[in-house]
Amino acid sequence: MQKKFNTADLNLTIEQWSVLYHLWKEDGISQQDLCQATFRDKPSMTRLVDNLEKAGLVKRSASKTDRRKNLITLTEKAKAIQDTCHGFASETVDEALAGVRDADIEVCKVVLKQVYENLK
Amino acid sequence: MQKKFNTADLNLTIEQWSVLYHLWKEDGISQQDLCQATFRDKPSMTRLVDNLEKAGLVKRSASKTDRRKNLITLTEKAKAIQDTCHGFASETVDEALAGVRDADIEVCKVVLKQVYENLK
DNA sequence: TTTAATTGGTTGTCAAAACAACTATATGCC
DNA sequence: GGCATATAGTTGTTTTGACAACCAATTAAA
Repeated sequence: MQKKFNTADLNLTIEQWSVLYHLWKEDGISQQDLCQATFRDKPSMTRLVDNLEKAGLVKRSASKTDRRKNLITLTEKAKAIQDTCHGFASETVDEALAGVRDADIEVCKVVLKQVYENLK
Repeated sequence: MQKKFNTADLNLTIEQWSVLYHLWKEDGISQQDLCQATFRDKPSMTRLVDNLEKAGLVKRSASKTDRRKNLITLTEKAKAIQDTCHGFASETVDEALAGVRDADIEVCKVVLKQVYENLK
């Protein structure tokens, strides 16, 4: 997927995409929310948002109800690349799972979820 | 596993461990060999070996048959922690796979291998 | 209500990954 | 032998992750 991004001159890292992915589902959420959604700690999110902001893809704005919070909102530039990115994502999934039986994918998901729980 | 290393004051990263892991199997191999074994590129290995050398766990020495090559050899310090590390590794695997059926683990491995091949 | 604990976010440091550019040695070919 | 190419390793830059320490705002408790 990173290679697809690079080839298309999207100038977007997978990590940045993973943040945009959640904002495309729900815009204007806090950094903390994004931490939970993407399984990252707060410092990592601060820097990811820093870089996304530098790239002109998101904007930070203070929450009116809780002055500690930054609400992260998508710019037009970010909205413009949503469909392209979604396309690359589903292409990649298709390529990755070619020739794998659905039932086996399900088993795999269950196993990995269990491992995640076991180590949490 | 990283947490186990930290708790035991081993001062070892998982990445460094992954290099030692292969050296414990076969000592005195080149950085290139380690690249292949650990799926890393050359610059990553240069720095991993740098840090392992700083930590007094490996030593670089010039190959006599090919002056381009560094042969990486384990120090006594590294040999001394082999059993401890192996213990932590198998403990971690046991914890991770608790309650997962063997057959499902096998399916999972096959699926992931296929995905790896598909994306290679 | 004033202090204590929690939550949201930032900064600093170190280790690592990806990628490009580079040097030095080896090897293949004419 | 001499040149092109391949191989082994290093250095530089950028982005990220883990962790500790910190500040500010909010909430809970005495």
